[in-house]
Formats: sequence, structure tokens, C-alpha cells
Amino acid sequence: MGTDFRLNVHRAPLPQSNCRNCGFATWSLPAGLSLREASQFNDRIVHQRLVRRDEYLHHAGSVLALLNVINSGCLKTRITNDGGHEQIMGFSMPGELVGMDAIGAHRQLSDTVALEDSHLCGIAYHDLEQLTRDIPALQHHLHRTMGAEIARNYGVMRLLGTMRAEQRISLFLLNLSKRFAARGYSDVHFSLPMTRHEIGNYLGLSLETVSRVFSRLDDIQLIAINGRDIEIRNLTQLQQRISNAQAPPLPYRTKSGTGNAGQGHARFFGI
Amino acid sequence: MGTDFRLNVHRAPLPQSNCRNCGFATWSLPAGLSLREASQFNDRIVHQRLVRRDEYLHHAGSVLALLNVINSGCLKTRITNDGGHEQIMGFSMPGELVGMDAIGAHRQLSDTVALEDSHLCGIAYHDLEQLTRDIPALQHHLHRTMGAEIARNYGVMRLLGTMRAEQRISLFLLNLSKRFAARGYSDVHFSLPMTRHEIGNYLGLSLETVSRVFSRLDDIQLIAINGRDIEIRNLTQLQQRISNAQAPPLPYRTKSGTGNAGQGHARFFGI
DNA sequence: CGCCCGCTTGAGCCGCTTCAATGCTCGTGG
DNA sequence: CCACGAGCATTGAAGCGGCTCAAGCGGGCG
Repeated sequence: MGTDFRLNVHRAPLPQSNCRNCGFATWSLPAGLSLREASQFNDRIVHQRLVRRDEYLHHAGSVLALLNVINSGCLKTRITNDGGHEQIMGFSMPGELVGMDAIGAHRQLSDTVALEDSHLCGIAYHDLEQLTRDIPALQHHLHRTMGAEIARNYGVMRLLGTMRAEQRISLFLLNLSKRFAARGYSDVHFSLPMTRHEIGNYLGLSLETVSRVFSRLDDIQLIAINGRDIEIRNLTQLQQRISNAQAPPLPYRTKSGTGNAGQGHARFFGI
Repeated sequence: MGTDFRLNVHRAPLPQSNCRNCGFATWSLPAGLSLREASQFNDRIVHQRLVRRDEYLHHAGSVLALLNVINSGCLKTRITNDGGHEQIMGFSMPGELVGMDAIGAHRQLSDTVALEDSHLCGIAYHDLEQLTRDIPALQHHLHRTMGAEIARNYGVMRLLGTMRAEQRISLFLLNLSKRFAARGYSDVHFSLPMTRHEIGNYLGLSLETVSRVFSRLDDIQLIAINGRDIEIRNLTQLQQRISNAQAPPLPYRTKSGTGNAGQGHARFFGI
């Protein structure tokens, strides 16, 4: 129970550098760099920084210095407005690039905070820009990464703009599932690195709604949840629920149960 | 209506350069290119394509060929999910780059449709990538532009995640105001290029809510609106309303008016 | 002219938030 | 060792903000 991201041991100790499991190795893998290029790239990387739980990787407003990649751990990216109201823009996992929101104005737009002790590697943005000029494959990959971030944003915007609470949460869970799977972990059984409050904030919902939807999804056997520990018991049905905009929303458990979820075979079994 | 893919006639034999008001000139201005670089860049630009109202610049799923810049007109970028439900991701105005969402996967994520007859110039993404290697200032500027898009996305996510209807619409109007001003038009008097339905879709609201909020903002003299024609009568107060999360929502006009907007000096003058 | 589309406005409803109470777990210190 | 408090999670009850459904209006265009 609790957070138990472990050090990433699923990646082979590539002879990439002195830094074992350097997240940049993962990140740059799809770029297909030559050995020479990889070493050139590697020379500029600042290896291993530890950011402890609740500590900041950087604050909103700070000047863009390094782009970071996560080696292990998990971070959240968050914006706080004048009124002190927060909005979490995303959660980052190992192998993902952090800090791209600063590229536009050369200042961080957002606070980035570790959800658990996290190791990162960094590269000076200036260096990276220079490298990309010498290494077309790297340039292309950086563009792809930034493009992918834009694509991710579009997904969140669609989620926030059109989806009901249940769909948002189902989509969120499936997204986590995929990302865990991509890192060699189980796609159906994992531990949530963030609180209900953080999930709700990210999804534009109150923490109570998150909790309630989890409970309902548990009731209808799509998931089994216990605190942070979650098991997805029916991936495909969970997926189906996302596009089902017309599907009646989950019946919240009330004194007098008011019918089932309308999915036919997905109904209450308990009281 | 219906699909109206047209032949790609944008490589029309228009005079390849000396395109008056080429949007790329505007776009690349901040890059500070030398004359030589500017001409090098200009050589690759495909000048002048016309996209008529309701026609597509490109469809979701199509392969990334050109990045476009708007010379004149206005476009919307939109995603349609499996269920046929749409979400507008943004509106684009002259001088803005269109199509960056395709850079991640080399396919357009979104449909891009003209709100009015629009002229565009394009550059093959491949060419642009190549150019940026030779022209550091251009590379830097492309990165900035993509970073700015990410920043814009964050703004929309915050809007959709945390703001009330009135705040969303106020922010939307102020955003339009700034963009018109930046193009030499009045920042307080302009014509909305899109329908209520499109505004609502973009902001995660129903068209009725958009219409109602417009009416209420009109009632309290912050704006004067008549169809698409809008005048902002108090920019600063409109701005203040955005951060005021606690401000009671607009009192919808009902048979028995139920008090004022709580802003103190922003109250009804009518019945 | 008549139709369709965009816009406004009303009325009622519902999904989610808010407020509130309770339980659980874990870390800290007596 | 256990008492205690803080933070997280669950659940209930009530209210409300925005959606849906519905009707009517005006203007542009075939």
C-alpha cells in the first residue's frame, strides 16, 4: 500500500553512460541515434538529480535552464493562478520529458513537484538546441516529442470539454494502465501515485466525485480499488464506457438503489 | 456539408514569392532572420492557397505535409470522437501557424475548417525541418512557436478545469480582444468570427449558456452585443471577473430578479 | 416569399459540488 | 507501547450551475 514505484530495473544497463537507467536513453531510443551521436548527446547530459517527495523540480516563473527526463519516480505539473486556485496539467512518468512548457517563453509556466522521491537527468536547453542542429535525428525526435505533448494536451482538452465524470476517470485509468504497461509493469494492477484530490484537480472534478466514481466502478466489478491500490478487472468494458456518451451515468449508491447502470450485464450484486 | 475533399490545388502556379501579406513574414518576424536567411526561407514557401468558408484545410488522419500560416481569414481546429461528438481545440487568426498537432505522429489529429474565406501560405514540414538546421534563429523560433502552443493549451486546460461559465467567456473575449489588437484592429469593438455553438463547444459550454452569459454581460454594461457584433465597454472590469472565482455567478434574468452580481459597483440598472 | 439557420429566452432537471461527519493509516512523541 | 493528530479516503445530504428541451424571433438566401 502507499506509493511503491520502484527503481526502474526493467531497462538493461545500456553502456550509455555512467548514469544507470538514464531516462534520456529511453527518451532518445526512438530517435535511432548512431553510437557516435548518442555519445555526443550523452556528453551534454547532467546526470542524476534527486527530487524528494513534495519538493520542487522547478517553480513557475523560473528561467528555463534544463529540460529534464525522469529516471524513476513520478511528478506533477501544476499551475496556480492569482486566486491561489490550482490546476494540475499532467503527471509525468519515467522516460518522459519535463519542462517543455517553458520553451515558448523561456520561463517555466508551471510548478513541477515530485509525487514521490524521483531521480532525473537534465540537459541545458541551449545545448539541446545546438545538438539538434548537428543531429537531424535528434532534432526530429525533439519535434516529435513536442508534437506529442501538443497531442496529449488535445486529449486533455477533449476530456475536460466533453466528458462526464465517469468517462474522465475511466480514460484516466486506461491512460495510466498503458503507461505502466509501456514501462514493463502490469497494466491491470498498480498503485496510484497521486491522491484523489490530485486526480480530481487534474480531471476537473472534486475529490469526492473521484472517490464516488471509484466506488461505483468497484461496485460493478470493473475495477477493484483499495486506497491507492487498484486492479482493473475488465479493461475492455472500461474502454467501452469512455465513448458511451449516452450511457446513463453511474447510479450513486443511495438508501433506495435506483436501478442499475444501464449497461445490461453491468449491475449491482450487493445490496 | 458532407465530405468535400478537394484536389490539392495549393501548389497553384501563383507567383512563387512576392506574396503580399504572406503570413510567414509575420510569423517569422520575431525570429530576426537576416535578409539572406529570409530569402532562403521564402524560397520554400508555397504561396497563397484559398480555403473557402466551411471548407477543410485538412482532415484528421491525413498525413502531415504542410504547416500553414494564415494570411487572412479565420479557422477552427476540431476533433471528432468515435461517437461523433466534437470538440473545438482552438481558433486561428492571421499570422498563426496551423497544423502543429500533426508533428507528433506525422498525421493530423484534427480537422481544420475555415470559418470564413481564408488565404494561407504553407511550407513542407520536411523543408522547414531542414531549414531550421541551417538557420538557428529559425529553429529557435519554431521551438518557441511550438512552446507557445503548449502554453496556450495549458491556458485552455486551466479554463476548462477550473473556471465558471462567466469566467470562461470573459477570458475568451479578452483573448480575442488581444489578438485583434495585435493585428491592428480595435481591441474593444469587433465581430465574432464564430457562432455561439462554436464558442460553447470550445469552452465546454452549451450554446444557450454562451448566449445567456452574453446577455448578462450586456445587462451589466460590460459589453454590448448584437449578434456577432460585440463591443467591450469595460475591459478592466471584464478582466477582474476572470480571477474572481468566488464572485457569485451571474444572476440569470428571471421573473423575480434575485439580487445583483455581488461586485459592488457592477449591478443592474434596468428592472 | 418562405425556409432554414443562428440566436435568445424560459422552465425544469440532473450531475456534480459543497458541506459535513466518520473511519483509516501512518508517523511522532510521551 | 500506545495515544494522538494529520492527512487521506469514503459516504451522505442538500443545493446549484449549467444542460436539455422547447418555443419564438429575425435575417439572409434560394
